[in-house]
Amino acid sequence: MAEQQYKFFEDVWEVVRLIPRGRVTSYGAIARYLGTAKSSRMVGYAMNAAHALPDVPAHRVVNRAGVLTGKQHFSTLTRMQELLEQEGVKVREDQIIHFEKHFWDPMLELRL
DNA sequence: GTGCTGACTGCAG
DNA sequence: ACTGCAGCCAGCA
Repeated sequence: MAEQQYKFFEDVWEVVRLIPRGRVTSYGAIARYLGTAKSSRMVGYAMNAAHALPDVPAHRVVNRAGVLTGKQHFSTLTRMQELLEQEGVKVREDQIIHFEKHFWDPMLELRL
């Protein structure tokens, strides 16, 4: 069914929506949670598509190093950083300070 | 229909 | 410790 083919994207968006304010996660963590650990790139791709949706905080999703690799896809290059700092997440040189401290793993938070 | 690209990651050298 | 490469899969030329 065509609907199930897009389920992956929908699941990604759903997980991203569940990210608490002031927390961040990685593409790989989401991919792993969905059972497609090796398709982390698709998560990023899903984010690109999610850009049109209102309730998907794509700025809370970064790569595993805590770098704002997707900032170029926002309206402005500083938009992503602004949104994060607005939530109390400090960013320096396109990288999240104390990334591990702000890290939110859906595997741990949702799976239990 | 074929091939390249990409908001990534993990392993090998 | 740093750098390079292969794997994954959807979208576009």
